[in-house]
Parts: sequence; C-alpha cells; structure tokens
Amino acid sequence: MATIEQFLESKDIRITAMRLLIYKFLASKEVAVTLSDIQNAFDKADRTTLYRTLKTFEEKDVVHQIDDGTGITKYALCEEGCNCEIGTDLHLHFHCNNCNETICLTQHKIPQIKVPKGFVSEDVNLVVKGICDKCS
Amino acid sequence: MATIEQFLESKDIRITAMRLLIYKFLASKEVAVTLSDIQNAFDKADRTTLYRTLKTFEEKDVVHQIDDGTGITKYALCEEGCNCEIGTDLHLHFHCNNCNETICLTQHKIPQIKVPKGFVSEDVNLVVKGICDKCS
DNA sequence: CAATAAATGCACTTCCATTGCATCTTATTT
DNA sequence: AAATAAGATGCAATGGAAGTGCATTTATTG
Ligand SMILES: [Mn+2]
Ligand SMILES: [Mn+2]
Ligand SMILES: [Zn+2]
Ligand SMILES: [Zn+2]
Repeated sequence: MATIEQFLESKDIRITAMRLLIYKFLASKEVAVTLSDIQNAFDKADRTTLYRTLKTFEEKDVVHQIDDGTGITKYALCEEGCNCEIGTDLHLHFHCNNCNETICLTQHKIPQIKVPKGFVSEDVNLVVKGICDKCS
Repeated sequence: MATIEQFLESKDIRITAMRLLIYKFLASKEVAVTLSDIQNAFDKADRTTLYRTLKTFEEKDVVHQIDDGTGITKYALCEEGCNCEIGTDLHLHFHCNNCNETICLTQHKIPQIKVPKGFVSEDVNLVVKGICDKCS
C-alpha cells in the first residue's frame, strides 16, 4: 500500500497541498461529488484551482467525470486497476431521485449494446435513476 | 391519418401558428434538435416561446427531451404510440462524435439493467457515442 | 542562487436554462 | 357582439455552471 503521494507521482501528478486535500476528500466520499461539494468543504479554495485540479486528475486517469443528467458534472475516483483510459471500464451510475446523490456501481458493467448497421459504438453512458439503498 | 391540428388537440394542446410551425419542423427532422436549431429555422421566433412550447409539448407527451451529454438539451417527437408517460418506452440514443448529431434509435430498447439489492430502478438513460451511419 | 516551469487566484466571459411581467390573442360567457 | 377570462407570446433580466486570460506565487532544476 503506497502513500497517496507515491500514488499521485506514479500517475505523473505533482504533489501540492491542495491536490492532496482534494484527493483525500474524494477518497472519503463513497458518492460522486460536484465542484461545489469540494468548494464547500474547503472554503478557502478557489473554484478555478479545484476545476483545474480535477481536470488534471481526469487526464491522468485518477478520477472520471459522471454525467448523471442533473446538468452538473460530478467526479469520482477511479477504481484501483480500472480501465478508464481505454474505455473498457464502462460501469454504470446510479442517481437517486430522493437524496439526489450519484454513485458508481463499479461492479456493474454496462452490457454490450447493439447498434444498427452502419453505426459504430465508441463509448456508452448509462445512468439508472431511482431510489438508492439508503433511501429505500 | 388525422391532421396535425387534430393530433395536437387530441393531446390537449391548443393550436397556434407557432406551435404548428414548431411541430412541423420537428417532424421534418430525423434527428434530435436543440432550441437553437429551431430558433435559427425561424428567426422571427422568440426563444422563450420556443422554450415554453417545447415544455408544453413535453408535458403532453408529444416530444421527449434527450440528454446526450453535450450539455445542450435536445428534443425529438415521440413515436406514434410510444409510452413516454409511463416510462416504458426506453429506447436508446446515439450521438455521433463526428457530425455531432443525435438520433433516437426507437427500435432499440434499453435492456433490463440489474441494480444491487436495495436499489430501485425507475428510469434509465442510455446514450451511445460513436460514428453514425452517415459519417462512417 | 538564478532560471525555468508549473500551479494558483482573481476577474471576466460565454452559454444555456429559466423566470417575471406586460401585452396580445384566443376562447367563453353573458 | 361586448365583456370577461384564460392562455400564449415577447422582451428583459436572472442564475448557474463551465471555461479562459493573465498576473502572481510556488516548486523544480541546473
Ligand atoms: Mn463511476
Ligand atoms: Mn428518443
Ligand atoms: Zn438516495
Ligand atoms: Zn455523424
């Protein structure tokens, strides 16, 4: 078990205090978070820095964006050994209509989707909406 | 084959010149359209009117919104006899990364998605991204 | 330490969704 | 038909979030 510093460096990300805080915050959450969630957690943080940090994390395959249909981008840490970079790790996302939280169902991969002849599938986004386990 | 006027009235929508134009425009398109698409087609039209017309159409199950992940809401006519209102008509949507157009694949229903114990699925949004038949 | 590269913070812009309110139009009632 | 009510439209304004430019601070390297 490497330290967070080692992990980020292995991903070619330079260590800064802010980045460590953001990483730890993401790791402490079991649900996907918005930029505002992070901003509220550290009110001294500038929104732009958070935005660009998440962008860096995403480029380095440390986090992935989630579009759950609420219109607000959410972020979650990638799983150990996920395959975000090659588009293989297509797990589904669940959005709770009650508590409004979104969670990665990393164990639930998106089934193979058939598309009509002539169409080429490159990426799939699947969001299930309903009631989460905590709310039901 | 009823007239458009009769159809809209059967859906409890009052007939206006603008609504007929918007309906015909939607019917003429085989792809999902944005508010701006409609606005550009009728430059005399006010954006708010278009917006509210589409909202009305949606409430009356004449059109459905599509969130294809571009961040811009798109609209398409519901199919004859679709089941938007009861959430049964869950066809998938295809977004072309090349021409940037989004199309309803109404013949392709979303497969049953398994969710973990404790979760209740109420709705599913599935968007496939790739290359469409015209671009491949 | 000097030189360089990267990260941060502030201000600003852009884009789209959404609303308030006044006005115009259509449907209903007397 | 005139009066009234209900609904549709247009203009202006707001709000929320994503994204960018640039100056400043911080870290890295020789
Ligand atoms: Mn996820
Ligand atoms: Mn559709
Ligand atoms: Zn919930
Ligand atoms: Zn295409």
